[in-house]
Amino acid sequence: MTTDTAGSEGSSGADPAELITRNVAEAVTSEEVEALAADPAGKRAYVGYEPSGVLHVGHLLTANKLIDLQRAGMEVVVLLADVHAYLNGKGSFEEIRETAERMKAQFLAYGLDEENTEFVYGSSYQLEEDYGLDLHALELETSLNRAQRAMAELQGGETPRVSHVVYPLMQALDIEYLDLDLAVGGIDQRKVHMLARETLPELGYEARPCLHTPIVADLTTGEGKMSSSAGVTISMADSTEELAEKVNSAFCPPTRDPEGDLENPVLELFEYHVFPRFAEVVVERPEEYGGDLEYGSYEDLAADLESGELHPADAKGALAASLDELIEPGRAKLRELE
RNA sequence: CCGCUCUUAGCUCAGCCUGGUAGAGCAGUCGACUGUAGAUCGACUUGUCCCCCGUUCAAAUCGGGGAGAGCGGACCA
Repeated sequence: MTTDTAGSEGSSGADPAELITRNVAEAVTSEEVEALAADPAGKRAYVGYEPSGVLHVGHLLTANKLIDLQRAGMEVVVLLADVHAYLNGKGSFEEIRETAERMKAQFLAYGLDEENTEFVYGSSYQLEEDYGLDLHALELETSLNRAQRAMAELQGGETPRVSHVVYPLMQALDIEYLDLDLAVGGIDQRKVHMLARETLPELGYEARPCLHTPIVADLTTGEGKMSSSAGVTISMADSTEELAEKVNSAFCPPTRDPEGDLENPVLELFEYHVFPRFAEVVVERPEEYGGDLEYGSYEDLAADLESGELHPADAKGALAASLDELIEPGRAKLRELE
């Protein structure tokens, strides 16, 4: 069905600089990131995650980038942001820690290299005096308006709390306290990272470069960002059947660039999730329609979809199978943890 | 502490004044049509009306109590 490349080479991935910058929505700044890419060995990059019991494609997209960075020789730090989760009303520290451990196990199952990944709990340093005082200094440097623009989106109807504006300030400080060379996040983290780059120097620290991954569009509509709610997103908890059903019902016009602001989520999943992990994708196709097809790159597949050579229904079958293979280890781990 | 407002379908809300066990839009589900999805037609589903007590033949609606949420309460004008 698909050929795993995670261990060895990788079709387009031998070059570290290419690994670091591929499939990225934005590098801030590209000069700084290029400088890093020129000598990636031992450099530290991170993504912060609010603990979640089940990983979904959103998590996996940044995880793919972390895997890229590891293969390029960098050290990876995964922040299990328990204090952030607490600030976001996600429960007691005990509950949060439990979901964080599940999250960690899933990341490892997904393919992060255990040797080169440092999992850090936010609470292990964010409650120290130095951190607290620096946080207050940052609060002093930051207008309420600015912090509000950087804060995470509120859950429907929720009213903003002071905790919500402290949240992004802590994200900024984390970049310093985790001793990083690079901050990674979805493009939705852009404002936070910009805040960090602007304010860290005010405290006498160095601004770090950032890499922002794209965000996959909503599966069923192709609009905006895919919702992370269960039942809508694709997650480690999906069975093979659920996966097939979700992918089959996905919006998929035979083009890379649908009308208006719409995206083609099926192609996006191939581009950001499948091809980065597999050297080849085999599309099984009934003889009636011409028999199986093989693709070694996203470009080839997308081109065939646009030309009509590859029918969306067949593409979906291959996508579901590939995603299933990617998710299987995490799914097994979840079952084991039950 | 005081005052005002809000609480009805998954979501946004209407209905309350002038009691008769509930509606719209969106979402969702299912068919038709396309070898996917969408679009387009066609059909359909959904509710402790925040809780308790009371008035009444009858309460989402009236009265009392309670809970949750939001906003406001210097000065100036």
